Order: sequence, then structure tokens, then C-alpha cells
Amino acid sequence: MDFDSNLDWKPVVEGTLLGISTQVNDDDEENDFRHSFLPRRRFFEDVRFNVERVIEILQQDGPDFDSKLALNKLRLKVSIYLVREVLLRILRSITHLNKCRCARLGFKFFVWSGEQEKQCHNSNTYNLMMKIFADCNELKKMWILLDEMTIKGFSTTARTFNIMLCTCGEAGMRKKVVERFIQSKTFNFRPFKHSFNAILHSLLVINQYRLIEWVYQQMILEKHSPDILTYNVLMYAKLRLGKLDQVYRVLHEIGMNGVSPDLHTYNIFLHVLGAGDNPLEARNLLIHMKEVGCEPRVIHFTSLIHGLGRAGNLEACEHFFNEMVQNGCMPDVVCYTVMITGYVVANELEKARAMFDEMIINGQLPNVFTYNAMIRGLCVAKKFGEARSMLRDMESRGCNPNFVVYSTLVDNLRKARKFPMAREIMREMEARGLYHYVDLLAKYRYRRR
DNA sequence: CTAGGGTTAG
Repeated sequence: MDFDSNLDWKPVVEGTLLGISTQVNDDDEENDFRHSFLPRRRFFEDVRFNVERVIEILQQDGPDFDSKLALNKLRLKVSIYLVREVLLRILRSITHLNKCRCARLGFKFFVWSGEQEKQCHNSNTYNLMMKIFADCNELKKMWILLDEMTIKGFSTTARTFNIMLCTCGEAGMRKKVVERFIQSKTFNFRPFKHSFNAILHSLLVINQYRLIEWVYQQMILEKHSPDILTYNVLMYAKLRLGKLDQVYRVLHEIGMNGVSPDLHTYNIFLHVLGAGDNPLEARNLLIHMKEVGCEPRVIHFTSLIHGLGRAGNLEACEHFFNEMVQNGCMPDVVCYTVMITGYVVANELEKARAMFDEMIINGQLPNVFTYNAMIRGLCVAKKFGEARSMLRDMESRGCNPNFVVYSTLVDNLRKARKFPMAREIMREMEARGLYHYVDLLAKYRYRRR
């Protein structure tokens, strides 16, 4: 995909690292440092070229076309890079209509490449093939591949774990997957200290908070000692599950075990104090952070302001927002969006608008989250015409409305019994294919950022 | 190359 641009900037960047000026003169024949990158550059150009040829052949696959034979005729040198690129292309092309074909063609190529060159598979290519099966709902085949990679001696990774877990529809099944990885001898959990932290972290990424609690219990049963990462993940899960009292209990345990809190720990507590509408304690914590040399940053203030906004304490939001600026932290898109959401929740549309204007003046570009908050505010104030023109606005500024933005508008229109306009917006959604969103939900929800 | 702040409503 982005291979072109990669090839172009890489030599320049490496040159910069070596202390060589980035202003390369193209006419300078003696400038031979670029030549040393040629073989590498050539290699990737070849891969790219061959990916196209392979895809072209796979696309023709059918009863009247023997694609394996055609692939053989190419007499390719099959490398891990080639396999990876082809599988990635297939993975990205999956839609709800071509699932069967993608799974079949992907696997055909996967098997064929393995027959050409023993060294062209690794954990990564297995993960990719498994991901293709996962997205195509070929779960049995995915499990078979997991066994195969283990038998062949490839280690499973956090990525493997995530792919398997995301296909589990029910909690019981997810627990089985977790058990398998905890006991696995071939689980490559680096760079984490032990597999428990790797698993806990993976679970955090895909929002499996109850499982985090369970894995933590297993970890204690097996006498592993938790570190600050373990505790932070656990507290984060407790926070998301609304078990605020237990977050404090974990903090107490951290102190008892002589583990030092870090910036993530503080962030979690700013979240808790904000949500609990406790600006006084928050202020003490901010002072404490500075004392121990952990200077609060935008994300810390944002966590706090988010909680306070939800709790309806706008005065405190504004106070900490100003304090942040005074501390030399410039608010970013997320922070502005949190402030706007706070005003919207409190029915302060004009203040929300002022924030929206301010962020643009300060060079922060509103994104889908920001527009969604503003549209929600306009709906709450019954300004549906303006809400709809804001939808047009965001589009013209290159920020395409997503499923959430449309839902905000449609739901509010329905609540206000403005059915014709609601239908109109829904038709637009359909025209953009956003109804298929539900079908693709599993594909995107768990994707790493 | 160890995570971290934001959206609908159910």
C-alpha cells in the first residue's frame, strides 16, 4: 500500500541519521551513498511488481483457470515479504460479499508459497492467514492453522492471541483461549516480563475487562508477582467496570507491595477523581505528581476534565483547562472535544460553539469526535437544520461522517419526531454503505490503532 | 516498538 512513499523517504531519513545533509543534489555523480541503497530498493520494487502479478493470477482463479500452474510459470523467488504483501492485499480486500473467495484464494496462495520455499513462512504470515480466515468466518480453518503453526515450531504471539480471541462470540470460549495461551510453551510474550502481562495487555486493547480480573487471579494463584503494568491494567479494568472502590483497594495493594505508581497510575486516578466530582483531591494529586517529578501532561488534564464534565461540574472543567494552559500544556483536539462535550451535556450550546471556534483559531483541526459532539449539541438545542448543515460542513472539510455521527443525528431526529428528515439522513447512510457497518463491526472494533 | 486521554445508546 504505502510502499511507494516508504521507498522514497527511507534513504533520505537514513542519510539524516548518519549526519548527511538531506539536501541531496541529484546532479552530483559522486554522491554514492544513495547507490548503496539500490539493492535493497531494487528488492522491494521487485516484490511490489511480483505482488501485482500474483494478485492478477489469483483474480482469474476459477474452474477454467489453474492458478497454481500459472503461479508456477512465473518462476518467482518467493520471499516472506512477498507472502506478507499478497496476504495483506487479500485481507484488505475482504468485504461481506467476497468472504468465501478471499479465504479460498488466500489459502491457496499460502499453501502454494510454502511448497515453493520452506523459509517463506513465519509467525507473522501464519497470523495473517489466520486473520483472513477470521474475517471470512472460517473459524475451524483458523483453529487448524493455529495447531499447524505450533506443530511446525512457530511461536504464537500477542497478535495470534488477539486474532483468536476476537472470533470468540461467548465469554466461555474466550476463557478457553486465554487458558490455552497461559499454558502454552510456544507463546512468545516478549517484550513483556511474563506471559500474564502480555495477555493482560492484549485484553485491555480489546476491552475484555472481566477476563482481565480473571487472568489476574490466575496470575496470583501461580505466585507470579505483579508489577506496575499488571496493576495499571487491573485498575483500568476495575474503572471501566465501575468498581471504583476496588480501584482504591488495588492502589492500597500497590503501596503495600512497594511498587511505585507511574504516569499511567496517576492518569487512572485523575479519571476516578474526575468521575467522582472530586476536584479538590484532583488538585492535590496534580501537586503530588509535580513533587515526584511526574509533570502532568495534556492527557492527564483531559482525563480529569472528561470526568468532571460528565459529572456536570463545568466550573471545575474550566478551572483545570485554564490551569493546564498556564502550565504550558496546549490543549489538543481530544482536550477541546472533551470540553465541548462537557458544555453540550450541560446544555451550554453557545459555550460549546465558542470552544469550537477557539480550537480552530488555535490550529487544532476538529475531527469526527468533535463534530459528533457539536451535532449532538445542536440536536439537544433543537437546531436540526444547523445540525444537518454541520454534517455538510465536516464533509467539505474532508472529515467524513461515520456510523456514530449519523446515529447521533438520526436518533435525535426520531426522538423529536422529525421523521422525514430522519429518513433522508438514513438514505444517505445507506448510500454510503454504512448499513454494512454492523457486519464489519467485529473487523474494526478490535483493530489496534 | 510495554499501556495511557475523546463519540451514539443499549
